[in-house]
Amino acid sequence: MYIKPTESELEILNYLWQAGPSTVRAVHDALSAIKDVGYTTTLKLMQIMHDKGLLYRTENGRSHIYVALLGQEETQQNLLGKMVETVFQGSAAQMVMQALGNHSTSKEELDEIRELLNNLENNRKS
Amino acid sequence: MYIKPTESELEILNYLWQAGPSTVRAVHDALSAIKDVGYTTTLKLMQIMHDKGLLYRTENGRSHIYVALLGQEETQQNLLGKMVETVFQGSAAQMVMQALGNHSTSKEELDEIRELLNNLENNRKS
DNA sequence: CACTTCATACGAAAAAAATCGTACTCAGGA
DNA sequence: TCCTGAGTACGATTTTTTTCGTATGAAGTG
Repeated sequence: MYIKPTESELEILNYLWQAGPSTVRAVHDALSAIKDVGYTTTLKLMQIMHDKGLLYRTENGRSHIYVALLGQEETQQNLLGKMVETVFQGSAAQMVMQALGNHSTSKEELDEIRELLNNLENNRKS
Repeated sequence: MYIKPTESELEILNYLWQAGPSTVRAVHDALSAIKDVGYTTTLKLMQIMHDKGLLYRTENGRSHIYVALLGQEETQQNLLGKMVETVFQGSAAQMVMQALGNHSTSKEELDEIRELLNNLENNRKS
């Protein structure tokens, strides 16, 4: 059974996905730049995530180095799937159209999406 | 400032959006079909939502009729925007591609999306 | 009129998340 | 050796969300 990370956990995961294996200090410094939070709060959260099996950690002298055990894409997929179900009644297309219609997306990105559409449709035919 | 509905609140909103103005009883019957929950729980939630200004209600004999005050699209937009930010680092295109890549979408839906893409790109040119 | 049914109100408990204070340890200077 | 800085551990509190028990009242029915 998949474990849904909480909001705070997701912030930590995002950092770890981007930065790779990191100490609590590094994670905390990054988080506290955008959010008012104490060091021990971050520490505790990461300990909890470790207990839950969301993070792996290894000793490094007196401190620990943490690594995300959930893949970014896998997690995105899970969260997205849940949102499609609960917010868009299962229609991914509905969601896609809302996303495209209301966010600014560059021509390059639109082209990329068009390409993906073509591939999907080709696969469907064969 | 926008109020993010909780998971449970969203379930209730979904029903109200779909069914229109409803009693607690109606909402509860629908929810309890998919979820094990007591009547007073649903009642309390809807009272809280009323306090928060998420629902409007009007007397109808001994009971109340509730109406969602948040629009469905507006709410979808908010939740989607939040997800794009927190899960996809602000890239709607990234999200769209994950959504299309991993959910089964019908040819009709794909065509609809393609159409939307064309419109977006045309608007961009002009 | 008494009784059952079906509403609401509301306090409070339980569960889940987030936050932080304090204690303790170890390493490295002064 | 003694202090200081930087780290972990962990209990406890606070906040948010969910859940439900109990009280109360109004209809309707026999």
